[in-house]
Amino acid sequence: MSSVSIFWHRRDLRIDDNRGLAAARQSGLPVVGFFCFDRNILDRLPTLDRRVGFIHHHIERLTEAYAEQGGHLMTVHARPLDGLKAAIAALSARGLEVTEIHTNRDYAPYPVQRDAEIAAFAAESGIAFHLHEDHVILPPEAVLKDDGTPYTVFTPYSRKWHRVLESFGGAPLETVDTLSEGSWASVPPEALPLPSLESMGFDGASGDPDGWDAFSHPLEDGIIREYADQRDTPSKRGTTRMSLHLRFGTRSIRELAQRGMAHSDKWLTELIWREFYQAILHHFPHSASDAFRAKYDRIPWRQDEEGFAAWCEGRTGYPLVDAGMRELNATGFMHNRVRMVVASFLCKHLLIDWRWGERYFAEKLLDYELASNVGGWQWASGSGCDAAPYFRVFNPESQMKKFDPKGTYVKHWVPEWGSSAYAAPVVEHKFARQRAIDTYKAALTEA
DNA sequence: ATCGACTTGAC
DNA sequence: TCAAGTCGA
Repeated sequence: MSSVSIFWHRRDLRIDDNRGLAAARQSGLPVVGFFCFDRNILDRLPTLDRRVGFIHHHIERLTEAYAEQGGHLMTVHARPLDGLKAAIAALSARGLEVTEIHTNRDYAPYPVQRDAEIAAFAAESGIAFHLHEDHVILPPEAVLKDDGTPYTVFTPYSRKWHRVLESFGGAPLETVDTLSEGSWASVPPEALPLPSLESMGFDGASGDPDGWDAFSHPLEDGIIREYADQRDTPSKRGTTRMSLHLRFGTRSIRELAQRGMAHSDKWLTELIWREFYQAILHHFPHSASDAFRAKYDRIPWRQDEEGFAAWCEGRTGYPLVDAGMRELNATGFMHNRVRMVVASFLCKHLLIDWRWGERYFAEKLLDYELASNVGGWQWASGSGCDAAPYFRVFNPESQMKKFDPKGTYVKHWVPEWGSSAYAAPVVEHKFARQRAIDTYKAALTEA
């Protein structure tokens, strides 16, 4: 038996500038790649699921990339621990003993729990299990207040983020050359080959690249430079649409952060928001399901199934809200300006629990990320850290006047807007605004 | 401990 | 102008 090292891809579906993969190769053992379609997650999904299709598409490309380099990526469809054991057994059958497992760290609750289980298994099997930082520039415990506790307000967090980066001499921004050192284990391609979508119970159409067209344009420097000016215009491709790539690691955060530094402070700040929310969720895991500010869980949310259905289906009678929801339903994407508008509408105008909205976004958004999604929803509902104050109720009409004055975006998604076929408003703005403020105020000032 | 500061507004 | 409240140094 000769020793090999497994590198396990999870949400880092690329070879280039992959810190964990580089570390695995630098550790001296030959490396074999591994990916697990996690049944803990997949078993609950519908048969047509574009996120699974996106992952599958990129695993296919990753498999090819490994093969081109003379390596191999093993892929399983299993629960993670079972899948890992299967990989170890498959290698053992070929005379290869796994003595190290490397992977990139994920900071969210389920991945942390999963990795704890893997770490325990590795420890009892005499396998070294190494977690690397790859997914953010600065991990949650790197940016803390001077007293060692986490930030809950963005601006001071962001200032500290820059100072910490400086203190490392900018090293966390440096890309790594994954292939310069090390070697691949000699594993034949028939060892745990990529299963088809169908064999995993998914509709093959899930893997159609047209399904994630909203995220497929190239990232030119011009888009980053114009980001600050263009980002609030939903009818344009004024945002970079990197969210899906950051979610699954098909682009490296270091490449993007460097380009942010070079071309747009405003955009870089958005990348720092992403790290802020990852840190918040990591330090306050309860915030995934409870209001970050506990008082806000006293708000008597309306159990309005009908209003919720109208919101989901884009027939609230508020054109910008309906356009956003229809864009979401049709493409798995929604422009961020519009995300704020629809979220505010659900929580304030309809007084529906932000968790309902969070869950719906989780179901529909291709770029769904727990930390950012919960952070965004708690911001909109007022319950989060650094959130919009409760008395700030977005006016969907004014938002449209400001950000889609010609109705270009609205007309695209709501063609019947302006005709008699268009829905009447589910609730009147002035009434809903006052109801929200009164309800919030009463709940928050209760003894 | 005091005090300035606090993502994305609306009326 | 208005609208609380609390975070962080």
